[in-house]
Amino acid sequence: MSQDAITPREKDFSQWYLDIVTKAELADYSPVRGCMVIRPNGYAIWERLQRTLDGMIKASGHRNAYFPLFIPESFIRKEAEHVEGFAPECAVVTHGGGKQLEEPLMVRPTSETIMYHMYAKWIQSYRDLPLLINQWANVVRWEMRTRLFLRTTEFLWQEGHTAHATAEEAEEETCQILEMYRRFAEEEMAVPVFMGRKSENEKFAGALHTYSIEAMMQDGKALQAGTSHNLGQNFARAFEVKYQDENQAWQYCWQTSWGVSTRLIGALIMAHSDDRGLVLPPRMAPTQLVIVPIWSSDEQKSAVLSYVDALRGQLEGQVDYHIDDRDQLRPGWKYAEWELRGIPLRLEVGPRDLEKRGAVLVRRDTREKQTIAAEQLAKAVAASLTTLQRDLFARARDFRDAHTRSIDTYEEFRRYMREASGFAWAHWCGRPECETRVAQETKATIRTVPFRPSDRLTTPDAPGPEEGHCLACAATSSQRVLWGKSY
RNA sequence: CGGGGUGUGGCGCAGUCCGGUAGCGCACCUGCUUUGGGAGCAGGGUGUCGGAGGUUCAAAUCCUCUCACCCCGACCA
Repeated sequence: MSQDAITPREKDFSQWYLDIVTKAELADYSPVRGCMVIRPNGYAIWERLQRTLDGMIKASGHRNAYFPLFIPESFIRKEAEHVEGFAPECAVVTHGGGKQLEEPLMVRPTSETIMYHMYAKWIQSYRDLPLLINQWANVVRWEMRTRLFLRTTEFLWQEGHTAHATAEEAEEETCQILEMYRRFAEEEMAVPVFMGRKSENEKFAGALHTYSIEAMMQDGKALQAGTSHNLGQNFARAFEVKYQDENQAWQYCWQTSWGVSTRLIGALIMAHSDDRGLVLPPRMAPTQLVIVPIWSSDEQKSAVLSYVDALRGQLEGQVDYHIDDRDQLRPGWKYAEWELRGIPLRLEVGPRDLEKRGAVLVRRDTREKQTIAAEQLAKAVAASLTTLQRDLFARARDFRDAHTRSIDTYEEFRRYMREASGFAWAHWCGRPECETRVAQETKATIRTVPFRPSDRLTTPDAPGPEEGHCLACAATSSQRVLWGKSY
């Protein structure tokens, strides 16, 4: 554990981020460029996230499966848009067993092609539908520039892939998953998000349309935190994913795919943490409470430890806790270390508490100390965890709202994107050229196009349809879209 | 791939201008004293100075080439 200070956010935001990742021992650089080692502290967060999300995925009727890492190179070429989007960033295996392969194998950048190849075999009748499959896997994309957790050459994710009988069902699925991601981000990660549709420029290669959830980081930049694609029949046609309907007619399936990745750990860090280190929302923390016993003499040590032992009974099964009884370190050191690691609550228990049959409970986010009575422990811990979770979300939402504004003129927009940093609701005519131009001139892109009253979902906190003029070309526009610089 | 920066013990750095054979802080190990916000004292171990070549009696230091990483931009979850 390094005891050097973390670079303050004000001074250098990306260095601050990297300091947290490395000093809290979440991840480390690998000998291979662009790849990272996820260390136990970081992997524990991933496991926590995975457990919760996996439960949600299964509760909505999906089942897990596992498809292979290697994909025949020809597969990726079968869908025109898809190959264009992914071919440049694919890793290709040309040799195996000491011999050149007859057909090179791609390391999956995503699994649409290999999964749908199998779906074509498994689906024959409308009775086989819907097919609702998810997989937890690693994927590889050869990125130009990488950043720990946010963009690495290899990353972990879940990818859901479904096949349906009708376009309506597929759209329903796409929306239902997006809503699930929103709930996960806001309720579990305490990260507020805007939901909506991606512009043509930003959508997934091969999809009819893409929906996403967009979060704001503490530097005002956007992070795409989850995506859900309605694939229409694009892949079904390319891979012959067909079924016979009630009238014995052959129909192409309607498909969806959706995913979130280890990038979410980056979102968690950049949304909540401070200059002392990581701040984890209780529902994402592998350990929610750390107990630090304090003693001087050996007699005190055994008295305090048996008192702690009595206290822990109240916590069993209620909260994930850890007792830090390391002998060689002083309490102050332990406090700093657990704060760096983002553990939401700390319980200090020393001779004075023992005497008064109490303890001191400390919040990670505010570092506020509260003296509690021994018999109140379970209640106080539960209450603090709930409050902390709620406060983190509220603080993140307030920050986002304070850095989001409506802008009407391109001049003001340029100044805002240059001098401030945040989201802007501004009019857009809908043409990709206009988005490209704004992106080139300001670095800001359309993060999301809010849902309209006719859509299945709504975008909370978004301005409703309204007449206006496109930022770039001044043509009439019927709604504002969300702009921002992004990761 | 362009622009900027950094490579010296596990980590953070000084030393480089002006060549003389490597040092500081933290961490680590041992012992004693300590323990309610990053403990003190004493003792101890730790380096092919990113790599290769060159100049020189002598290179961390000068020259040439090279590699890696970080930051900013172009590609993206």
